[in-house]
Amino acid sequence: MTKRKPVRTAAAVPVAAEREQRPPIEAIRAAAFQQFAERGYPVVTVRDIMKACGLTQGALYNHFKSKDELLHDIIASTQGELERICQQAVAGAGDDPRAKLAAFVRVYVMRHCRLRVEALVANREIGWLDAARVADIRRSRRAIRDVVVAILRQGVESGLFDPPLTGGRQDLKAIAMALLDQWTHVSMWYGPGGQIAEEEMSRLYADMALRAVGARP
Amino acid sequence: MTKRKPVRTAAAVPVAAEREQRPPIEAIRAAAFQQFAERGYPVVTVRDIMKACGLTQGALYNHFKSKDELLHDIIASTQGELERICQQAVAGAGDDPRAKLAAFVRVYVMRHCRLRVEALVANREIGWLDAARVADIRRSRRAIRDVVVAILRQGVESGLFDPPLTGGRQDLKAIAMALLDQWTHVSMWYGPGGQIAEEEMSRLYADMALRAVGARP
DNA sequence: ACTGCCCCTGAACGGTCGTTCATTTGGCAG
DNA sequence: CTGCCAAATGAACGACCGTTCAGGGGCAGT
Repeated sequence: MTKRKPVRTAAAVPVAAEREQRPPIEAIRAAAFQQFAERGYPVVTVRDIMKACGLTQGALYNHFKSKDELLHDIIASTQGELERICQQAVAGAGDDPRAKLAAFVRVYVMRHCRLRVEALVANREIGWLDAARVADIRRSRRAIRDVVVAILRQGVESGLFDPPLTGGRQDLKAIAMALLDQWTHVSMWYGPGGQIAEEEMSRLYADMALRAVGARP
Repeated sequence: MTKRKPVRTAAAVPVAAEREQRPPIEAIRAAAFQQFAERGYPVVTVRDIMKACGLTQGALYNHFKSKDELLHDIIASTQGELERICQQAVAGAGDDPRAKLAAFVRVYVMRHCRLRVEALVANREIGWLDAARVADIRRSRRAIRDVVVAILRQGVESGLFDPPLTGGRQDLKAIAMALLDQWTHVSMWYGPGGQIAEEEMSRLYADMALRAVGARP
């Protein structure tokens, strides 16, 4: 076989009602999100994206400099928003590190359930960006991880958390990474058709996190 | 720019000593693992893989029917081996569900640290396989998940585990998924250059898991 | 020395890719 | 009704893709 095999059958048919309501640049962003999430950046062609919003290939370049810039645009906006709401959730949760952690998990997991598609793209497709752009995204991720580390540290210092030891000492960074992996990848298997609602999902994850770090009741 | 931008600079230079010691089919497998892990299946070309082991494009088809089959071959062997050692670890851990869970986590995390590259490819690149092949892999994953679910169920029924509730009842499948996500994705950020040894890593994760499911001490 | 077989080579094929660009379109200010 | 310009078109370009295939050693068995 010499023809390139489509990973899934085809691009979605453009929905006329959707096409005409919002400005084309928004339609492009939405279509790109959908397609990148479903089939992955490298195999989604510019032609696919534009067909999905009822335009032709060339029109992309009236709005974005390149396919690369389009990807960075949608990832960066998602990531920036995530960082913002995480910090906001912690700031508005009082002083108790248990409440802070619970608030963080609630917001983080809820978002990764509700905006499954966006989360999926932002977490899976960074690698295709060039070095400068990828560094930008990774900085934001580190910032989010450090928020978790700060909560853990406060919990340990106040005696409210008693996390497991690693080689005789506490490695809060590793624990934060392990927890974040867990929360992030809900977006890989959670489906709106699933049995569990988003609220219950985020409560389950918050429960597990508080137990994992040995929070006092 | 009309030239396709390489995601990372180039294929590795073939190491002569490595090339001549093992049969070519093994060299191809190894090179494919490395390249798929570093740059991703769709952007790694057949020419890249073969150049990395000192051959030319056409020689691939003396050993594999297609690029697809090559990917499935290396993923399936990794996945099969994982399923095997997981079941073996549980079988050899006695009757206590706490010991079973600990043994499972130890083997699973250790493998994902030690064979980072293989785990990365097996977990990230399945989507490129055709439907029949991907179903095969997913079956194996479900089997592994069900091993975890069975351990949890035994723990609950014997009163040794007290996992968090979800909407009033226990959703052991969701808990198993959450834990497996955590263990699987060590391979995404654990580096041999890291401060933590593999053994301590797997102990940390086992600790967190036992706490998360509310294991009695 | 010859045959048959396995493996490799490298040109070639049909296709798709991201991007460019001359041209056309369509809506609105004057 | 006219002129204008941002936005869309679709053919074209050069590059590279996975795969095929005719040809060419090298080596085992006879």
